[in-house]
Amino acid sequence: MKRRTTLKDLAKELNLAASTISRALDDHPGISPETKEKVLNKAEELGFTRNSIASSFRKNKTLTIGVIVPRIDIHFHSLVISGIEEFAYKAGYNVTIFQSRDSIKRETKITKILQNKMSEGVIICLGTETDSYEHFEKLNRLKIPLVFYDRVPSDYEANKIIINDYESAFKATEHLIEIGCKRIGHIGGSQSTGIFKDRYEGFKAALTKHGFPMDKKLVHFTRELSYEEGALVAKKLLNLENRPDGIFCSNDYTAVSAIQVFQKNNIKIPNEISIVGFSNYPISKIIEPHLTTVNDRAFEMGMAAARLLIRQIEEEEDIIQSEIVTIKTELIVRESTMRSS
Amino acid sequence: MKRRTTLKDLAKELNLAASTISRALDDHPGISPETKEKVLNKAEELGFTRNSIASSFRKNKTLTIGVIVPRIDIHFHSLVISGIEEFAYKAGYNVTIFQSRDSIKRETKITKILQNKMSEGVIICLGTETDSYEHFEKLNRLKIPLVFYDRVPSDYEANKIIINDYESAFKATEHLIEIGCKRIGHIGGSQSTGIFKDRYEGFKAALTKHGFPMDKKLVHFTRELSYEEGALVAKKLLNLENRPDGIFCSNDYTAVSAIQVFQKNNIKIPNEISIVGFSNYPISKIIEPHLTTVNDRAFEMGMAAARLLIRQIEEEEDIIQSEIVTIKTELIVRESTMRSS
DNA sequence: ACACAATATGCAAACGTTTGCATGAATTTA
DNA sequence: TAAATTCATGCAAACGTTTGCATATTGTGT
Repeated sequence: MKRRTTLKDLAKELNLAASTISRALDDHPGISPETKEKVLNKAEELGFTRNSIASSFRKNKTLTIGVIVPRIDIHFHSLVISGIEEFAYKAGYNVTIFQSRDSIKRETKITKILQNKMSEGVIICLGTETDSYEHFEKLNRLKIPLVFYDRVPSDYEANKIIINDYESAFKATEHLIEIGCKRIGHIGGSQSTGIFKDRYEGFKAALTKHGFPMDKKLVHFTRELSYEEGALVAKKLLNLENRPDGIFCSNDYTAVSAIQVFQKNNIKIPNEISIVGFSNYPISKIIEPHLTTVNDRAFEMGMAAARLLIRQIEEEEDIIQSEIVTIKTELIVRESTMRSS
Repeated sequence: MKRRTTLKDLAKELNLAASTISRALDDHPGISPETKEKVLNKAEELGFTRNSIASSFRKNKTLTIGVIVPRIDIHFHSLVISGIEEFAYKAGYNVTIFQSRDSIKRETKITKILQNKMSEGVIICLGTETDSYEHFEKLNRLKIPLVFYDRVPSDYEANKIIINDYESAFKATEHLIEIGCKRIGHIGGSQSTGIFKDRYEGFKAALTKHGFPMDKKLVHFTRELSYEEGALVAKKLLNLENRPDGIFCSNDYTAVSAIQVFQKNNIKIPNEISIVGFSNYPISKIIEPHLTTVNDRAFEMGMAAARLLIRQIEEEEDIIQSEIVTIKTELIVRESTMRSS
């Protein structure tokens, strides 16, 4: 069992001090070009690579950030992680991921793992069960910067990357009004989750602004905005004596589900009922008719989260107490709201 | 600027040796229950957590595995990663992810990063550009175990987690034959990628076994099996004087695309043309008619990859030179091949 | 009461790298 | 040519934890 070659081995081989080797590899100005050359060659020859754990230990810097998401296989999160990795990679940081699987117990345990100085900062999207933030307080006290995204703690000051759900929903609803919808319904998510509440509020505000009455019969909240729940709600809306002619859905799955239910009942989309979704999932441009939806720019959220976090990690004096970045959304208009007049 | 509390701080507070503290926290049998109690309490009081970098350094164990995927936001990979994380988490390992973005240059640079003793093992899905494996050889020489999944090096001995693409395609095609298809076409992927070649071979073998002639006009290879390419190929098949009555597609995107093209041209699915996809993407159970497809069990692949890797990391004597695990696939029959007779 | 075993704790080195300071050689300046 | 400056390298401590071995204390059997 041979030991890995170390700085000292290299030093011995070259009759130099370990410190010289270290500096040579760092391209330190105080080392002569010839020595650097020699060191580099020998390192190549012996297949030497720095032990980055020893380095991290000595420098007290790991160049690693932690990411906690409910689930990696949800497309939105995989896009965010992709953005985080992209920015982090270019900034020389590694990304360690954890899934809370929406369990506050597991989320708490993960924060414990992350306390151990392993990550220099943490990016989090809260799980559905999470209603207190003590476990993050601990990280705060250890001066480990945190950035929340998407599902952020509402009543807790922190770094956050968000979109304006209220405004996005408002615009989406207004779009339905502009194309001539008169009775507009809503398929919403759990109102205990901030973002879904905001979307509902934005929906309501748009109706109010344009003098539309609020018909409670047209509004349904689901537990988790699943494809199946979407179908159930759509059927209810369909069977109303006075059914809607436009629906704003809080995500794309329920929107797609609704489209299919209506189509099966020979209701023409968009002319009889127009549909708007939320998130710009891949399926939104596959379903026929293509779905009008809000692009929430998940990749960019990830980039922004990593940028903010790394800035805070590297900041010399921490003057900034917290920062909230709002990413622009965009309504992508597709066939599901393109009425032929 | 206060220093983090260390083992030594704790030791001083309690008038114990650092070694005692360390062992107490490890629940070492040689330490009395009372001392353990005291240590635990004090640790809690001072908010002490071990510096895991120092620990990793000393023990020469990082409990971290690296994962290289082409892109995280591809659903298949996000599922695999989810499986990897799930297994690793339960085994006490952390997962650090990297995207090669199908660039061999970036892939190589990532392997350099992973050489530094940071990860104890690496799980990889090769990028499309990758045609040589020297950059992995380096990791091999450093005794860092590797596990490849999905896109694995064909002419290179290594640990691999795969599915039997040949057999899966064979069965999928046979299914089309069994339901009565007489002219069966294929929408395939790049034949320079092993898995897509295998699927094509399996397709051919099924035809041969059942005495069907190979009609080259019914077989089309795409560059990246995209939704858009699927539509192009489907149109070509549609316009043949003698069009197919069944199609085996090497992924679900092209299958869905084909379904839509045929439907727009008033061809009934499954009765006039039956379609089978590959991968069991979420969209396969949303598209109407629901798509018959091969479940490749991506999550389980991830679990298996992590299991194999961690076993190799922890193995005392390394007797096993390499290991190939084949995960079972399953044909999920849905409406797109359920013909009414 | 003695040797001996068992139990609990301490000592000190080690892991590989980095870094402030010291040292010596070579070069420039007065 | 002596002093000052620059340049290149070396020395040694430090980072926080772990671990083999040593030591001290208590308990057991004869």
